[in-house]
Amino acid sequence: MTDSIGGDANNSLRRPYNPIEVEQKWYEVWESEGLFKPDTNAERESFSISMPPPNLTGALHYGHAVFVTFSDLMVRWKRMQGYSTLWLPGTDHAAIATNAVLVNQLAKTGQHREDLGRERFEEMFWAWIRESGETIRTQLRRTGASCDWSRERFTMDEGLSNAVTDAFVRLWDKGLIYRGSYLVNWDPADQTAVSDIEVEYREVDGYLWHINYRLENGECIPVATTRPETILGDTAIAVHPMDERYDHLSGQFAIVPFLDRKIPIVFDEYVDREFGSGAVKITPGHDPNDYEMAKRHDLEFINIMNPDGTLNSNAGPYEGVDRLVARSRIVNDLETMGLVVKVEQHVHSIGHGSRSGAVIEPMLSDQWFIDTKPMAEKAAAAVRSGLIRFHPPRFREVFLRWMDEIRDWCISRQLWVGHRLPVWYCKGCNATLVVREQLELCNKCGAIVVQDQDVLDTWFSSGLWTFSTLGWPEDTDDLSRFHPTTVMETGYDIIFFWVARMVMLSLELRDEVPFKDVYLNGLMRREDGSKVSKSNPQPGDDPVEVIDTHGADALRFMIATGSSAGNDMKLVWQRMDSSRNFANKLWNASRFAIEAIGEHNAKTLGPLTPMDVWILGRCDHVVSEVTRLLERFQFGEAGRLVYSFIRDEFCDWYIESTKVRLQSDDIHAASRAAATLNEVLSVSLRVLHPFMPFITEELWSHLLPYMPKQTNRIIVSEWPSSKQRGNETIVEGVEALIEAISSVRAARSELNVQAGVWIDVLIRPFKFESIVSDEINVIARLMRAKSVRIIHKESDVPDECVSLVSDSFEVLLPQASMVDIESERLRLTEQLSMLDGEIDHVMNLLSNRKFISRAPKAVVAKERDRLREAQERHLALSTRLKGLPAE
RNA sequence: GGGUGUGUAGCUCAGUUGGUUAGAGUGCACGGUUCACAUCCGUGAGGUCACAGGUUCGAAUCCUGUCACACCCA
Repeated sequence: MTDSIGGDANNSLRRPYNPIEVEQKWYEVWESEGLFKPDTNAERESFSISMPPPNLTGALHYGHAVFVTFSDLMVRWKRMQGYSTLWLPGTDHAAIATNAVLVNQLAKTGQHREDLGRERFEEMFWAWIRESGETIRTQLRRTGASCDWSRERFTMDEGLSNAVTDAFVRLWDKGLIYRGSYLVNWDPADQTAVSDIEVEYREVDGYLWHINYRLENGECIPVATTRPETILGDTAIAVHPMDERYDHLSGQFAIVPFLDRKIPIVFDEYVDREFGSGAVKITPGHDPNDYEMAKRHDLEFINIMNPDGTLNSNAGPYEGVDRLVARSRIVNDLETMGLVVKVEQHVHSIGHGSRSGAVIEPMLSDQWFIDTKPMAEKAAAAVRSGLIRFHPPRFREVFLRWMDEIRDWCISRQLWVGHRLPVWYCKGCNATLVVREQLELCNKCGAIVVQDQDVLDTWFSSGLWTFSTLGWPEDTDDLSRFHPTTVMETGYDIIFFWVARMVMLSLELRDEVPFKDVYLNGLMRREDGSKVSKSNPQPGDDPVEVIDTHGADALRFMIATGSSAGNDMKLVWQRMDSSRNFANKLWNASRFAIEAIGEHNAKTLGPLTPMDVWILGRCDHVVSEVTRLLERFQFGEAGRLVYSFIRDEFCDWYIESTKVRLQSDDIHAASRAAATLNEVLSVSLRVLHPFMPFITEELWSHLLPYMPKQTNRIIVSEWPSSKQRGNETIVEGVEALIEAISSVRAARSELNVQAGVWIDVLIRPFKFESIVSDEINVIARLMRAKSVRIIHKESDVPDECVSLVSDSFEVLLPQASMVDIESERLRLTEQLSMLDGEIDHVMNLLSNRKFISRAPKAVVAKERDRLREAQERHLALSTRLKGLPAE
């Protein structure tokens, strides 16, 4: 046993495969040799992917390995196909999330952001960005991402910030951005407005309180509410106009408890007469439905809340109390006052901040919005006309439905990190100035201006990502070469947040789609099914831990082959082990092959044996199938195909078969076997490379001396194409042989023939006789037979033997010592009854006129063949049964 | 309330134009120090493809309904 080849310690193939050294080494080589950079030779068609920029909120988890796996798979494949391939990496400042990280850091030392001031807070932000960025870049390198780091971008670097400003001004000039006081989703924890889609609704157990409101005329009217604290902001009571119970209240006023404010009774068809008492309190400042109703009835809007969620001076006696604390105190106080009519358990849906988890409060606030309707129409049209295709296609409908029901996008955030709005207010003439440059003086009256304090929603800047990263708004070469990008690869969970916004903004600002195909991957879950997320990190989420123990190749292969498009997957360790074992298997098979190739210096394919023709034909078939599957975004199927080819055909059968020739005295035969090994290994490594980049590059380097025409790095080698070397008869014949050998092995196992016992075998071929005779030594070895003889006549069949009948051969094991007549009789009888079943089944089918007339001819012919073959086998087996000695 | 997805071997999952006897990995059983590999090799057991109807010569696959679970939107 040798642990190395070629006698060169630096060129050794140690076992077992150790991914850590190999992976680290090759990433550095690829990067330093500039192999991730696109070849911008003008002749070449381009292929580009924008990396979904990870949030700089610390570290990646192994869920992020999913986008790396699929993006890198496409990128490496296309690069090998000769495209000018760009995978542009970058990171995202994720304002709300990084803000929360920093606020938490400060909180540990008992500080608030106000203690630092905006400027020092921003310094802290940049320090964090550098640190987190480094962590994430390292993690991406460890997963093997072949992205062009020389083009790396960050959403807040200078160029992208300019793009944000430019986009804002353009949209403003087009009248697509407006500012106003509206009811927005307020996150009291982060103290900022958030957009509609950043609110997650969850069912929460609560109560429905029925509370009596006094009327001026002394009557009482009960109303139901789940949020009693909003009583303080009530500006009306509403009833349905057709509700006879309340007809007489027209023109009446109710009195708000605690505050003694007089509020009108209004009549509105929106009120549900069946709910509660049929009368509802109206709080326009803190409820979206009430807000709409208040506009119809011209009611007062009262804001009772501070930005931090405590109640303000409009709340009278409850000023300064947090709204959730105020709720229970108000309920207590109302009970004391005898105003609580009844309390019911009530499950209702409450909005929570998707980042903070805090209960979101609808609140009146001055914010900036994008008028999304016109943009959404264009986006939907682009998808409907097929300019953008979704994979899997069902997400197309999800996308369109959202576009059709789109609501305006609140883009301002009250944070200290992020892009400041390019908006200035003049202290002199009160003008609102929206301009690209930094202003100090009003360009209308010359007075001092102040910039708007708000920053933009991070998704606004990431919405520009596909083109801002390529230099927009400048007219750069990269932009014209690589935009629209070819594919967008990301998780289905951000189809609205990101994919939709990119489509809208690209169409609006560039008048072209941002990408042509969208591949949406499922999410990675922990083994227990829980979602891996940054907001709920758990030990073991780090992809580097997985990579350290199993290798990035194994992780990637598990991801690529372990699920199907758009479906979630779990990180199951057994599957990780299996992928690691596959890498090890390939490693060892390659060690064997490369050693043989080196020994015989096998470079050119010689005259081929049937086994050679078979494996080359299978290899060619796999190449064309894998290519076809990749073109259809069927990555998992493609990976599984490569796996089964390498493992079940190349390793289990072809390599085993070559041992006969390699160990024989015929140096020409050995050399020809080695040459075929060389060819098949070379192709296998290349089709596997996009899935397992590291190990294939390492093995390629060892095979390189024997491949005079190949590039020295597999990453830039040529994607193989099918050479159609399979001869149909030979491929079929070898497959029949494999089946026959398997049946002998099964019989040996069934008959408890020890592995060390070499048996005698007779083969009576119905067809493929020349293949049998060409491969007779291989057959003998794989059957563990000391002799294999071809016979033709029934009279050559020994009296006592085990008979194994397939469509192509009868294999006879005459070694009387291992044959138990009775068990053989039983075995043959069982097989015959199974065949009877099959023959019945097929005969039924073939006697069905409708089948004959309606099924495709090929299917009918296939069934006829099947019947004939089954009958032949039946004949052979029953002959054998009759020939057995009587009891 | 509306929508989407999932339900296939003990477990984790494949199965894209409907076509032999439904596959893989893992686990399990049995046998192996076969000169690439014990991260291995050989053999085997294990499934009414959630359920009920329908279309079809033929359904895991298409249609309808039911149940369970997950997610999205309101």
